[in-house]
Amino acid sequence: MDFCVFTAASPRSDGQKMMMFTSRDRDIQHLEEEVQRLQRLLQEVQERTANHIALLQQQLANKSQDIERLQDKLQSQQDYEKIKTELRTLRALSQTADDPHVVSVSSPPSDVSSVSVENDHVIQRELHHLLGKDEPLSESCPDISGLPVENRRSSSSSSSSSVSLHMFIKAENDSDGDVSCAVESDGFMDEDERTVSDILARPKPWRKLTSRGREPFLRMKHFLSDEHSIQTLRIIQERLRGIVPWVRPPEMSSDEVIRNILDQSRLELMDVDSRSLRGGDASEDVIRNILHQAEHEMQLHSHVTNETPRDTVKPKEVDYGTLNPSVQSPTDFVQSIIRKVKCEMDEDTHPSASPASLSSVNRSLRTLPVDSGPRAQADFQLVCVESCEVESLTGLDLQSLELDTGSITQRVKEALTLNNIGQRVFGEEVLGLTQSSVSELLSHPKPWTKLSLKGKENFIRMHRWLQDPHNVQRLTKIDQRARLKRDSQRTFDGHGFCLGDYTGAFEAVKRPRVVLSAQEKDALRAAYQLEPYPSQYTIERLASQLGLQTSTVSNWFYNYRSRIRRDGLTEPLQTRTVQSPASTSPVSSSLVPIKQEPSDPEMEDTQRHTRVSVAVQAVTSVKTEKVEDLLSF
DNA sequence: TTTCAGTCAATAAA
DNA sequence: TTTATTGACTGAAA
Repeated sequence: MDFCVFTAASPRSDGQKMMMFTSRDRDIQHLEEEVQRLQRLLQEVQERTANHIALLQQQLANKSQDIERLQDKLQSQQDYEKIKTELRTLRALSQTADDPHVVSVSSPPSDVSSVSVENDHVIQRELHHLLGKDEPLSESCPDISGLPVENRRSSSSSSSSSVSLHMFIKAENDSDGDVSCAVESDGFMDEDERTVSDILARPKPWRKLTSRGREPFLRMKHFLSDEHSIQTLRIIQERLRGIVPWVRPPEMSSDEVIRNILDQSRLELMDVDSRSLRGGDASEDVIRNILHQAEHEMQLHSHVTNETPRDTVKPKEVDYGTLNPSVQSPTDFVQSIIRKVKCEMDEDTHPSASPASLSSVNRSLRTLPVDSGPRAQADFQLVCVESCEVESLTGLDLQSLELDTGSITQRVKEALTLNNIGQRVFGEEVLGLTQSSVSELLSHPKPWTKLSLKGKENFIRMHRWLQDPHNVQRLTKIDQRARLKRDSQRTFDGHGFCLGDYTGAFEAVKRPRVVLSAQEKDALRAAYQLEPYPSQYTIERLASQLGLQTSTVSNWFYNYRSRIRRDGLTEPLQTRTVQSPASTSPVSSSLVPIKQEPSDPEMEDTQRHTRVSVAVQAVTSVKTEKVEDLLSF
């Protein structure tokens, strides 16, 4: 009916309608085709993604397996390494007979006490074998030689290893005729075992000493008579503090160093999860670090010509693809891992570890759980790792290295300015530091001798960067990429999406930065002139008078002292706050570092007030009165 | 526990 | 936008 009406009302539109229908049919057909095409595309993408995920999972599983194998290998070798360490300790100790002071500085007591009883026999036999002394060690010692061999052994095994060790040392000493071999009734485990501090502070007369008690003095005598001993001791001490770079001792095999590296990688793995959360391929970072450091070790290995006999296990014809730890030495095994991992990874690996990755190594090591046992080992590893980093940075002997920090920063500044490279990019890519830190480094370079190992590392990086012929080219490229990224980000933000709304909420929660007014700074400077190292009381008074937090005041003093030292505005501040008996407040014995004042207390008191009033003249209005009042109490 | 070296983020200055 | 400054923090040493 409607149709009839329609047709009757518009007879000419039939054709048009038909055309419209046809056209729409075509559109629908096109759309259906498009939908089908998109569905196919989607399916392909899904398949590709699934394959990719499977591939990645497979790679991850492979790498996890590799790491597990490494861990198993380490586990199985723990005893072996321990015995080797003990052997080294014993060997060092055995040198006592000829050179006692060397032992006293190179073998920590903890090593001795840690020697296991079970290994004692083996170790001593091994030691005699190493020394070419096959005769029973107790022969020269009547107290022991009176016993049958079995008894001697059981006596040795049943006592603590330090006892048997000590007996051995005594026997060795006795053979030189220096010290009586007799085992006194008070025994080796001297009840009156004295500390170094005790011996030095309260030395007993020679005639009152037992032969055991005389031993430290004999060692000290040897120590003093050797012109190299103090130097040796100094180097060891500095090395323990991490001042002198750690250089692998000749008796440490590549296997042991590699074990350290692997231990470290294991620690890194513990850090993997947290880094995964921050984004990035954490497992790849771990592998890169293992590679970097293992390669470093391999280079060292290839350069070391005087390997110890223990390293006679030469890389044989090893199938590096098998990854079978049971048939390889640790060195070979790690090499095979490296080759395998290298094959799996893309060849885009940066030749040197980035500052960030190095920092992550340090971070992961520094965040180790505090544990009295492995703690020392972790510290040792940290020193090794840091030293290895520095070594790998320079390829030079750092012990004799001295860089001109002023010249380096000058050249870096020129290069950056000339090539329009920002401090930000330079800091992030070369030093692993922020722009502000770079600025500070470049504007106020410390002299090389006043830098810590960590501080030196920055200058070594800069030095190396200056030597790199492609340094500028690489940074310029990175800088351009960063600029492009920022520009595109800005464009994106400009199209309606703004992060500011979200970050603003966070900023509201953040504690505002304290900005000290000029008056407050003047007051603090005046206080500094009077008392560069203020007592807690003075800090509290200053804080309350100025309406600041005590932490702000003490931070200000730390920073001010530090920056004064840095800028060399004054002589180094050597005097510290001392409690003056005549005063209720602590008074510095040298109030103004620039000028040496008379030491007469009365004069000093008067002059202090004079100086304060002069100093606080710069401090205006109410603040002045407050500070003056404060400083003159 | 205090101090210091090194560092960062926020901010000021160029 | 880049660079310099500064208050605060961390880890290590004394």
